[in-house]
Amino acid sequence: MPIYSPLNLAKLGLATLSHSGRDALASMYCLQRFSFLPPPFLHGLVMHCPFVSGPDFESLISSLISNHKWSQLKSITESSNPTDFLHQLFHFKHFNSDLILSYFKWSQHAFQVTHSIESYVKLFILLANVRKYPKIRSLLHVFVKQGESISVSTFCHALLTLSDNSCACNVVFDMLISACVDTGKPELALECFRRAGDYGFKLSVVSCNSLLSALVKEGRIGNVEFVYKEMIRRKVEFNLITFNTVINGLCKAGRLNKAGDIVEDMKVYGIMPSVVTYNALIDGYCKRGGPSRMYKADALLKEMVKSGVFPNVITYNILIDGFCKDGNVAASIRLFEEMKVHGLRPGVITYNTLINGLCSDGKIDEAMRLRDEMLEMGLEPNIVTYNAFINGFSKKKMLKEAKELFDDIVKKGIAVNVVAFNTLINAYCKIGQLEEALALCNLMPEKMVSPNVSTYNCLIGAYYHVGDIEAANKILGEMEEKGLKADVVTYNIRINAMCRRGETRKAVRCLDEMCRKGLNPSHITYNALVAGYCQQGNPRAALTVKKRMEKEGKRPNVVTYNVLIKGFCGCGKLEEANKFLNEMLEKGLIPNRITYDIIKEEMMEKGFAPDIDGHLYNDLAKF
DNA sequence: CTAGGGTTAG
Repeated sequence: MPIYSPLNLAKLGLATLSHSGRDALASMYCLQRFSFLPPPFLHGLVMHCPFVSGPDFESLISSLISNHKWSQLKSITESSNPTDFLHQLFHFKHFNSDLILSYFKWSQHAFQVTHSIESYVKLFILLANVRKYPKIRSLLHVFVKQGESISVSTFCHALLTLSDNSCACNVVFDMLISACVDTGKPELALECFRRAGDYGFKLSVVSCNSLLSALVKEGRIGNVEFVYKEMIRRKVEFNLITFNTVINGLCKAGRLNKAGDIVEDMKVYGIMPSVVTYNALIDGYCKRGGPSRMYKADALLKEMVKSGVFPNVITYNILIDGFCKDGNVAASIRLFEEMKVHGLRPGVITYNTLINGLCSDGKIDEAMRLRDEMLEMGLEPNIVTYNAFINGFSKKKMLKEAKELFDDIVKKGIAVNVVAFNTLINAYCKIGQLEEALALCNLMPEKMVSPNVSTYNCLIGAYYHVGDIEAANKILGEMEEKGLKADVVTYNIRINAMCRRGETRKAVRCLDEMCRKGLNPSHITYNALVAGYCQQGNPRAALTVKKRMEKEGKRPNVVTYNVLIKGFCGCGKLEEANKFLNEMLEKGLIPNRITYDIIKEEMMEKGFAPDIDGHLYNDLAKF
């Protein structure tokens, strides 16, 4: 093709410059198809002829974009800004959405610009009209992920003003919610959900479900209930997953009765509970079902079978774990055998759960037998399995064995995780071998493991324990410098240490501080303060703490009462002590060994036979 | 949409 020799090109270039812009561009269009055009040449050309629109120009741009001739396109657009150019593209008559999307992405990257929400929305609508949903999804993902502070109302407004196709608007906005959830911004997703109501966008059950699921994960049960109620009000379609998610959220929050109500709701809608529904309920009862939790969990198992829903491996895993944590490993083993009889094959999680239960119960030999069994079944022990054993050894103060196992894992090339480290670090801290604990901390970076809040909590607790308050505070500061936020346990440790030192005022300020930070004080937090005041011989002040915990919706537990009873006994106020003993019984709390010891000691001291209150004594004597 | 490991209190 002799006419495209470099010499001819140059001649043509000079010639075209003297022609009208339009002709020149047409020539360029011919040329660039052969990829010959040197960018500086094009740039010079464009500088000399102000833009003209029209089919030729459109074709040129279209061709450049579709063939990814970015450097040449850059030459052209350098004289106008990418945002204006994008707007020009939107007005092209026969320009397809793919080309605009292509330019959109390239220009953001090449010019380091972020297009406006309106531009995004224009593109989304364009894509929605030709049903290119996956493309919208991935672009929305980028949009949400990179957007620092996205104005949802601007987005809504743009959607309504730029499109009269309500279907497209609904789809785009629905996908926006999913994108927010997928990029870990549930707060934003929730705002979108609210706005969708204001602007009348119809949402799909899929995006609402994923929003619900994200809110459950964050433990925001109030928001879960809001979304659920709104879905009913707005007549969003429901499905089984919607109900299961809400039920699971309520169970996780300990709202078991409410969860039961939702089960009735779903039946009304003609949706029957599935194995997932029952599993969520059973898990809820196992973990937060009060004193008779395992009885209720077991009743649910029977109920599901009766209504024709068959338990699966997960159901058994939940129950086995529940019984283990309830201190009833024997029941767990019975279930383990039962599941095999029903043709369900225990998996790695099943074995790990049982092994952990046995190890926590000090039955390491039995746990070892199970490990052998899992190997026979072709199941590979993983880091969780090993951690259960490390924990078992640590609990038995067999730190040598624990450390040997740890080293073995490392040697085997299995990646040790932060839990393995924490288990061992905690064990060393507990027996006062701080140097060993610190040595492990120093090993963490080498194994590519970062300490977490729990790691620091172990160390902070250990330093308080040996009375090195300065070191504890130093490491607390170090933790916060690393961006790790103190959690409830951190505060419990601090508050407890303060109370033990008699600094109860300071401890209360610490409690206020954790509340300000949005942390929910636990029973342990309040109990530490109750104990602190009692130890100071000031059970009256301890009562104000009890009132505060009740106001916050935390019911005093056995520990709270034990501490109070001991406090009142300690300053000779036996009647008050007895009042609280009766109060705890009225509330259905079962006194434990410690309650019994406190009262017995007190009575003996006073020279009474410890059966003044015969009924109570009989109750206590059972322990 | 449901299941497993470590940390706090008397």
